[in-house]
Amino acid sequence: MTYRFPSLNGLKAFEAAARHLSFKAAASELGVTAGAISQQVKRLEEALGISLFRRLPQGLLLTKEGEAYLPEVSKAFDLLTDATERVAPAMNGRKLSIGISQSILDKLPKGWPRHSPDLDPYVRETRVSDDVELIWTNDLDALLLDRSTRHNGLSEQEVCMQNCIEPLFFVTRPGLANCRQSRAIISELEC
Amino acid sequence: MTYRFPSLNGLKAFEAAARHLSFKAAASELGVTAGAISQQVKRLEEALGISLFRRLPQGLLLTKEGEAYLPEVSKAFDLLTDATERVAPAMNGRKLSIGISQSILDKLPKGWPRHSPDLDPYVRETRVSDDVELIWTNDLDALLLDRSTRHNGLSEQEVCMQNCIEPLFFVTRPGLANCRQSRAIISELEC
DNA sequence: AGCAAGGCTTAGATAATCTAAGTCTACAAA
DNA sequence: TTTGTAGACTTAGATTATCTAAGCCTTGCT
Repeated sequence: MTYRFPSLNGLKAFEAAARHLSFKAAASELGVTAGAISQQVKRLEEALGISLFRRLPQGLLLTKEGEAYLPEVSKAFDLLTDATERVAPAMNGRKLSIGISQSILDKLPKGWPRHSPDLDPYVRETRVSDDVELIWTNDLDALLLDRSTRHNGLSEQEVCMQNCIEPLFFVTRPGLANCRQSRAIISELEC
Repeated sequence: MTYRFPSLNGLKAFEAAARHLSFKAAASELGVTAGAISQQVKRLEEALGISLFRRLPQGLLLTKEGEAYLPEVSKAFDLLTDATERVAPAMNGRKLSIGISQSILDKLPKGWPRHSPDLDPYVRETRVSDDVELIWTNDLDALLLDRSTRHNGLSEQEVCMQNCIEPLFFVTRPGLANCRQSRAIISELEC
């Protein structure tokens, strides 16, 4: 198995440019400048050792090789896109489901998190629970616990609320520990 | 079409780690350290908003989502690998085919480039030609001409040989202008 | 107990990538 | 013919992303 793999950015740039037959249009689609596309495509051609485009003064044309490459690259990206959407429907834009242990319910402002409009975009639902297993099954995104879970592979952040002596523990999967949603929730708790 | 796309490196790291169920083994396969794999996977999980692995003290396990994701990601990589090998059989390791215009044949050391063992790894064949079209069709990788081709979308580098007043022009597709092979040939010419 | 394996985190270095600004050619309208 | 526009290109420098290196923790073996 070889891992001298062309870069994703290069392939993305090629795919978009080939569809539009224009670096400028590809750039706008991908939200970068045309110079970036030009460089990416050039690097890709360099890595492959062949030309993918003919640069005519009138615009772009695919070479025979580019023509052959495009449909397969597109197909691979479609596959990845579909698989990604299936496994992570809303990518990073989604709201979290949070479990709260019974014992700390009354430490939180009543109605939390509904009382704070800041958290609306980040919290889908809350539920009374302290079962870390629900995190591993992706049924919950985070837990608010009153004691440390220690050493089980989850991320755990200590949260000190303003009017409370004992800290809370914000527990998530490692990957979610530092996402926008988690940061918003923690900073709201710390008021 | 969405372009909030997980990074290729992240997906590569996930795919290798999921196959081996080990960050260390994946790292060795990809030629990086385990820390890099760990970070890549974490970033990917962050981007997707889900866990792909369960990190048990005994080692890695795939979550349900990781299990579902793996085969599709693998398939996409296989597609890209196959397509890439088809369109660029030897990736960047191949030797160049060089066209030399009749008029400068006698300016070169006799037997060029065979006289120089340095160029062996970089030159497959030479042929007498000055037809830039052969470059666009990928039949030739480069041309050595005695005059500038000006403004046709190809890259052109002026080469000044030691014992020669008039310069040569090393003409390639844009993507090949700065590759290892081209650099070796040009620096050999400039002696 | 002591050690190795294999996770994890972090800072800092390195490398990849992007932007911005300027060049050039072709084409079309005045 | 001249002028304006569009879209390619290059380059330097800034910004990001990524990697390494070093140290920590837990498990399981000897």
